[in-house]
Formats: sequence, structure tokens, C-alpha cells
Amino acid sequence: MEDKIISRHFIEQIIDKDLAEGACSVVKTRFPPEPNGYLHIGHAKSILLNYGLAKEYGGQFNMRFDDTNPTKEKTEFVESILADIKWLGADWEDRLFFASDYFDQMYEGAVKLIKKGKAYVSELTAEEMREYRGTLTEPGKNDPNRERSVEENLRLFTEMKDGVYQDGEKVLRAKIDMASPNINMRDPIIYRVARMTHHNTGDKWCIYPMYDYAHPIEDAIEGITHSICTLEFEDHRPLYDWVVRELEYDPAPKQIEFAKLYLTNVVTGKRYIKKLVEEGIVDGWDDPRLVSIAALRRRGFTPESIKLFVDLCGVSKSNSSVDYAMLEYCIREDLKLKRPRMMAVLDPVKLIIDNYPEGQTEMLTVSNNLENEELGTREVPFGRELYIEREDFMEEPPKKYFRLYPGNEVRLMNGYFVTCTDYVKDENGKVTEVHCTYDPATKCGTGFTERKVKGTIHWVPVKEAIKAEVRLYENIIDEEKGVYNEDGSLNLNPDSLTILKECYLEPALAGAEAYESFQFVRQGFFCVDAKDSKAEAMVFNRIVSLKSSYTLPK
RNA sequence: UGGGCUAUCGCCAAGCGGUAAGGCACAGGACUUUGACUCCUGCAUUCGCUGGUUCAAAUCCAGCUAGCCCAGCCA
Repeated sequence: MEDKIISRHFIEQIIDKDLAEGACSVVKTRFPPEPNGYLHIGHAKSILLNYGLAKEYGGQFNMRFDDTNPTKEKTEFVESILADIKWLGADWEDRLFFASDYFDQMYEGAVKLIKKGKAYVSELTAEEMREYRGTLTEPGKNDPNRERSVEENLRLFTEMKDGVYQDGEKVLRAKIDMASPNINMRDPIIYRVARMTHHNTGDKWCIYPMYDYAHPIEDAIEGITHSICTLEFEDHRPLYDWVVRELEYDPAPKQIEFAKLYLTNVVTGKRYIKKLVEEGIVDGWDDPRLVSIAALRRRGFTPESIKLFVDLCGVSKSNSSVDYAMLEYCIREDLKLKRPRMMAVLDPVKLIIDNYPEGQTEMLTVSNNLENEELGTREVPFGRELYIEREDFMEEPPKKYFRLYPGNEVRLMNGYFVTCTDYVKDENGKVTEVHCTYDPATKCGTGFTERKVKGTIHWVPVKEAIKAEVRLYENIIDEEKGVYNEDGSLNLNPDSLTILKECYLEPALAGAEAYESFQFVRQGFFCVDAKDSKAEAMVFNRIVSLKSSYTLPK
């Protein structure tokens, strides 16, 4: 894919400056998810951004699980996250880390803070803590335990670690400023007691560090130069810097924030996806209606298409929602030269070629992709009876309709020119058969140029066609309505999400009938579900007039 | 009514004092074995608003307005 992006986004500009001023000499980035769910398209932006930056500057990209809260984390998620990142092509080489691997150093850091008089053990309850914290407009009050002696703090903190206290009984707070206009600086809690088995450290610890305290340490230990995160952490940066400074890490990692990626008309946001999965509204984290990485992969999106998408979206600090059409464009762009283009009929009507010998079948050699010879050819049987798309025939065509109608000649793609001679309707007025005659001289590939036709339609041989039942998925939500109603109920009708459809595929697609779903990607491109991961995305020839959100005709 | 951040075409997004890039979408046209692709063409006299500084402002200053984030012992 050619590099269309000429300007450098603001993060690159910051790095350029840091490099130029000697603030750092290498670039080290990281992707630090908490293993509490599956990754989605939004994470892809962060992953590709961090990985891309490291690559661009010849630096390093680390993979790190921010697993400081055992109550939410599962090994299942670390597996899936790793698989998704690998699939996306972000290579962390041998640098796979866990925040939990640094628990000892974090503990030492806390002791250091206590000794410096910068941290103290508090026994306020959660409710009291909230009261003392003040509000957005009023300053907080000092914790009654704030002036405890270093010795006592040390003793109490050791006891916390040794399991003397129950969950919530005591916490360690950083001593900063209870009157700060930035609530994050009002003596934030940096360690809490949580008697819980950790997926990585087991029962070694019963106290766990909080994100704000742990994250800067993780970055500093790994020598991360630019710690890129999303906008909501902007307010946390002073605290991030405080931790780095008080613990005297040098060089200091720098936190940079950028806006999350939102997509219109789909559910982004781990929280919502998680809820849909847990409530059984969707079949799982990889349900094709979702935009989790796993779901996109199953739909037939390629890593390249996601990379393109993320690149096209850009990086900035303004909250925005990218048009879904952009994602569709990216997969079309990526697949159009890569994959064979097959024929399929979604809503069939029989086309009978009256002057074609009954019982005869000939094999047509068909190019897999006219724009990419390297994809080779395949054989498609052609006979007297074919299925064509119902929409490719009209009794009374409007102007500018180039397909079949009585008297009109069209090209059967890869086949012959046929002229519509007649049609049959049933008692309900529904067209059941379309009749035509073909001109043997017009066979594709013979160089026939005597006359031209305006329309080309695709088809599938009745006898050899593969009958497949496929599910067409619609994206799960309309942004206008929101995911949930104000009363908390789900704002969607599950029945409308999946459309079961019987369609006919050309014989070369044998096996496709077993695929889970067909994801429609507009303007003639269809990807086939690749749940078993052996099936690759396929591109179909024009599926007449289907629009991006296909709705079943009434 | 505290603090932080953001406002440039329907949607993203460049621009960093010298007179509005690009992509998606859309609309015309050409081409065509996919009404696709490709190729042309069109698509912000104007940058949230109002003032100010300047020969010159989307860019600097001031004041408004709107949106997002923060009061988890989540990340």
C-alpha cells in the first residue's frame, strides 16, 4: 500500500523533538492491555500506533499485560490478546512482560516513598475516603492518618503485605495535596489489600498496586521512552510524573495521550462488548456482528486492511467517530487484487437458454481475477439452465437499466451474450423463469467484438450450483439509538441482527456452504466467514444492488 | 460552580503568521467481461463565536460558546 500520508501526526512531532533535543536517544513503546477482555478495533489503533512508531524510529515495541487487579483478569484473555496482536502483525519479539513481574520492585518503591515521607497507610473506609476526597469544586480534607510516623507506616505497610488485614481495611496513599484542583492528586491510593489469587503470581501477594502508581514504574523499568495512552489519562499525567520523580527514575518515560477510535454504527467499547457477550446477546467475543479483532478476522478482514484503516484514520486529540464506510473501503481496497472473484446468486430466478442444447454442459475457463493474472483461472460449468439474480431481470425496465428485460441483450459474465425473449410468472405474478437465446459467436475469450452490450450479469449453473444457507450479519447497533436505553435495557432487537438466506454458489466454492457467515462489504464484495481459520476471505462478483446494510425484502 | 482537553467540508484529518493538503462519502463524465475497479471532474472565499494585534491570522492575544474526561480500594 502506497504511503499516502505525508504529514506527521502530533506524536511523531513530539518524538522528533525529543530525539532532536536529546531527551531520548531511542524510541521504546509498549502496548499495555489489562487481560480482562478481548481486543477490538480501537485497540488495533493503539497497537499499530505503538508498534509502528517503534519500527519507524528503529526502536523497540514491548508487549506488556497490565495485570495489577486480579479480580478482573483471566488467562483466557491473555491468550486471545496475544493471538490478536500477533495476527495484526505487531511483533514484540522476545519482550513479553507482565506488570505482575514487577510487583517486588513496586513494593520496594512504596517502601521508598514511605521512607521519604511521601506515602502513608490509611485506615479510612471507602466511604470515608470518598468524603475526605472532596468534590470537583470543593477541596478535600487531610486524612487523619496523614502525619503518621515513617516507622509506623513501615510497620503497617509490612503488615498489609503479610496479610494481617482484610480487604479494604487499610490502604497506602501517596502524600501529595488534598486541596489539588486535580482530584487525581488528592493523596491517591497506591496500594490496596485484595486477598485474591492472581493469574500470574498466584497467592504470593495480597496487596496490589493501583494503576496510577504501577504504570509509570512499569514503563520506567522497561525503559519506555514514550508511554502512549488515551485521552482520559490526561489528568493522570501529573501523578505519573510524580511517581517517576519521587522514585527517581532516570531517564523518565513520557506519557502522551491521543483520542480513542470510535466507529459509527457499531458497538465499540470493551464494556459494552463484554456485556453483550455476557448476556448472550451475541454468540461470543468473535461474533461477526462485533468489531472485536477476533470478529473482524472471522468476517474476513485482513490485518493489512486494518492497518490501512488505522493509517487513514490518523492520530489526534479530538474525539471523533470514523465513518464505517471507511473500514469497508479498506477491506475492498486490500482484497480487490488479492482474492479470486467468484459468482454467487443470493435471490435466484431461473434463466433458460432456449437455443442451447438440452443436457449439454461445457466448461468455461474463467479468470480468477481479471486485474490480477497471477491468481490464475478456474473452470465453471455452463449449461442450458442457470440461476441469475432476481434483480437482474425486469419486466418493465426504468431508463438506464442495462440488465435483462424482454428484447435486451446482456453478457453472462465469462460466458455468452444472451437476449431475453420471454418470461414466466406464477399465479401471484412472481417471475419464475426468464427465457433467452444465446449467440455462440459471442463466447468470452474468443475476441468477439462485433457488437457490445451495456450490461454484464453473473450467474450460476442450476445443476452444479452449490446450495448454501448463509447468515448475513448486520452491524449490531445504530449509533443514533445508543447501545442501551436510559433504563438500562438493551436497545436492539436480536432477531433483526442475523438474516438467514439461501443462496447459490458456483461449484468452485465447494465447502463454502459450511462456512458460518457471509459478511457483506458492499459494492460487490463479500467476505466469507473464516471461523475455522482455514477458509480465507473471498471476493464475489457483483451482488446486484445490495447496500451496506442489507435488509430482507418484505 | 474546580481542573484538564478538544473545536478546520456529511465523516476522518493536514495546517504551527503569508492568503484552506489528502482520504472516506457523495455527484457528474470516460472506460469496462462486475452499474465494480481504474481514470478524469466537482465538492470549505472559509477554519465554533466575538473582538483585538498585524501589511497579512485557521494559525498570536482576550472574552465567550459547545463537546469530552475526572470525585473506583478499575484500568
